[in-house]
Amino acid sequence: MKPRYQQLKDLIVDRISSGELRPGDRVPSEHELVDAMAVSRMTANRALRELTDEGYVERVAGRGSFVADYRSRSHVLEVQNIADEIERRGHSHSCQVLRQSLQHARGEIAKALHVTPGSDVFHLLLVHYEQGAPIQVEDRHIVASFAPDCLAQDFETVTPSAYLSAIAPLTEAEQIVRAQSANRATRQRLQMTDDEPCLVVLRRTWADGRPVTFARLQHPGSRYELAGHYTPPGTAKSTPAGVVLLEEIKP
Amino acid sequence: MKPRYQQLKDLIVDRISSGELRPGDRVPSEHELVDAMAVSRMTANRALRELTDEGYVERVAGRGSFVADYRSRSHVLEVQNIADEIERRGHSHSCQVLRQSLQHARGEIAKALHVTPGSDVFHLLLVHYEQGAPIQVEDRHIVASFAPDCLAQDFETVTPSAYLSAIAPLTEAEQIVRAQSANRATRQRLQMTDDEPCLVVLRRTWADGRPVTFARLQHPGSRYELAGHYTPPGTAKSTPAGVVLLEEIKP
DNA sequence: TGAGCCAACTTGTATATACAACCAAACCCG
DNA sequence: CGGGTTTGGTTGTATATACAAGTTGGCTCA
Repeated sequence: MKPRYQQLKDLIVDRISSGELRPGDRVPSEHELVDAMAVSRMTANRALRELTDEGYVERVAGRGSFVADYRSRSHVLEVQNIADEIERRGHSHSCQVLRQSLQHARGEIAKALHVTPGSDVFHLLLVHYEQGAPIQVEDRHIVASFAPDCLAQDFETVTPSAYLSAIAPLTEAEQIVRAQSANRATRQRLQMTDDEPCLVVLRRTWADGRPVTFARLQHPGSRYELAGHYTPPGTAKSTPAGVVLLEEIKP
Repeated sequence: MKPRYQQLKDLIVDRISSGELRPGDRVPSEHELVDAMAVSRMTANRALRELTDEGYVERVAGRGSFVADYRSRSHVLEVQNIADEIERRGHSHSCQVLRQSLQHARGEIAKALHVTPGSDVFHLLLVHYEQGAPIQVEDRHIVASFAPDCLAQDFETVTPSAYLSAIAPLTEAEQIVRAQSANRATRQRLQMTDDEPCLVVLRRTWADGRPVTFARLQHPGSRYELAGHYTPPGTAKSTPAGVVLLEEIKP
C-alpha cells in the first residue's frame, strides 16, 4: 500500500497530466484535501509541498496552490525550443517548412517511438533561421495519436516544440550529441562550407509515460553550440551569479 | 530568521562540505537532533528527509542516516569521469600524461577560474584511450590552492576527475559542447582523419562555491558521443526502462 | 462614496504523540 | 556452543493541534 501522501500526489499529478487541470488552475487547498480525502493537514501539506519541490505546483501563502507553468518545470523544455532560445538572445527567429506529412513508422523510427511498424507518424522537416542565417535543420517524427491535428499546424509560426508541450507536459527527454560531417543537402540548407563540422542532436521526448517524438537536429558547427549548467539535485535553486562568459574562451 | 529545519540542514551540509563528515559517515539520528538542538522529531525528520531528496544523505530504516557517496549525487560527476564511463562499457581504459606542470594563470584561464592573473594553476595535458584507441584529449587547468599536491599525482592511474572529486565534492558544472575542426596536433593524438569533425567540451567545475577547474575535452567525432537523459526535478527516481538503443539510429 | 478595518481562508512552520517496520546486537535457553 | 528471541534504536508514516503571516473580500464607519 502506498503511503497516503503519495496517493494524494498521484491523484493531483494524474489530474494535471490528463489535462483536467491546466497551468494556472487552482488545485485543492490543504483543508479541502483534509475534508475530501480524510487525511490530516500535515499529510496534505506534505503532498503539496513535495509537488512544489518537484515543479508541478506553485503555492502562494494566503491565495492558494496552483498548477505550475510547464515551461518552468525543467531544463528539458528550456533547452528544447530553439525559437525561445533565439529570442532570449534578442535575435529574430524565422522558420521554413520543407515537409509536413503523414507517414507510416518503419524500422528505427518505430522502435524509437515504441510503436508497431506501420503505425501513423507525422514527419516534419524544417529549417530554423536566426537573424536570417540558417541555424538548425529539424527532422522530426511525431506519434500521430499524440498530436492528431499536426498537419493543420502552421509550424512557421509555432515551433513543433511549443506545439507539443502545449498538448501535454513533456516529462522526460533523452539525447545524444555528435559531431559529424553533414551530407550535401544539409550543408546547403545550413549554408555550411564543405569541411565544416556539424553538431547533431538526436532527441527523444516522453509525455504521459511514453515516447511521443523523435528529432534529429543538425547545426552548423561554426555558428551553434550547446550550453549546459548542472547542479546537484535540490541545489538547483541557488544558482550563483557569475556563471557566464565561458563562451569567450578561445582554444 | 531561517526556519529551524533549514538551520538543521545547513548545519549538516556545512559539516559535510567542510570535510568533517565524509561519505559513509553517520550523521546524527532524528532523536540525537531532537536532544541536541531542542527541536521536535518531526522537524528533525523533515531536515533529514529533504537532505535525502537532495542527495546529501542516505537513510536506512533500523540503521541510521549516512553521508551519501558523492558519486551518486548528480549527473555532473557521472558524466565527468571518462575512465568510469569506459569501464562501464566493459572496455579497458589507459591514459598518457603529456604535460603536468605549474603555471601562472593568464587571460581567459584566470577569468574562467576567478583568480587574479599570475596566480598558480596546474596545467595537465592527457590523452585517454579506450581499448587502446585514443578517445579524448584532456587539457585541464586546476586552481593550485585547491589541489596543492597535484604535481605528485599519477594521473595515468587515477584520472584528474576522480582525483578532484576525492578532495571535495564538485557541486556545480557548466559546459559548452561544440563541433569543431581539430588542429593538427590534436588530430594526430586522436588518430583522426583530416576532415573528421571533433566534438569539443569546455567544462568548468565548482567546489566550495568557487570554480576550481577548467577543462577542454576533445574527442574524435566518429568514435565518441555524449548521451544525456533528463527528467523534471523530483521525478528523477522513476527512470523507466527501455531508454536505450537510441544509439542504433542511423541518419 | 471611500477609506480603513476586520474576518475568513490560505500557506508555512513547529510540536507532541503514536504506531509500524526494520535492523543489529545482546541475551537466553537448549 | 549455537540458534532462536528479545530489546533498544532507527526510520517511515500519520494525526491533532497551534501559532504566524500573507491575501482577499466584505463590512463598517466617517
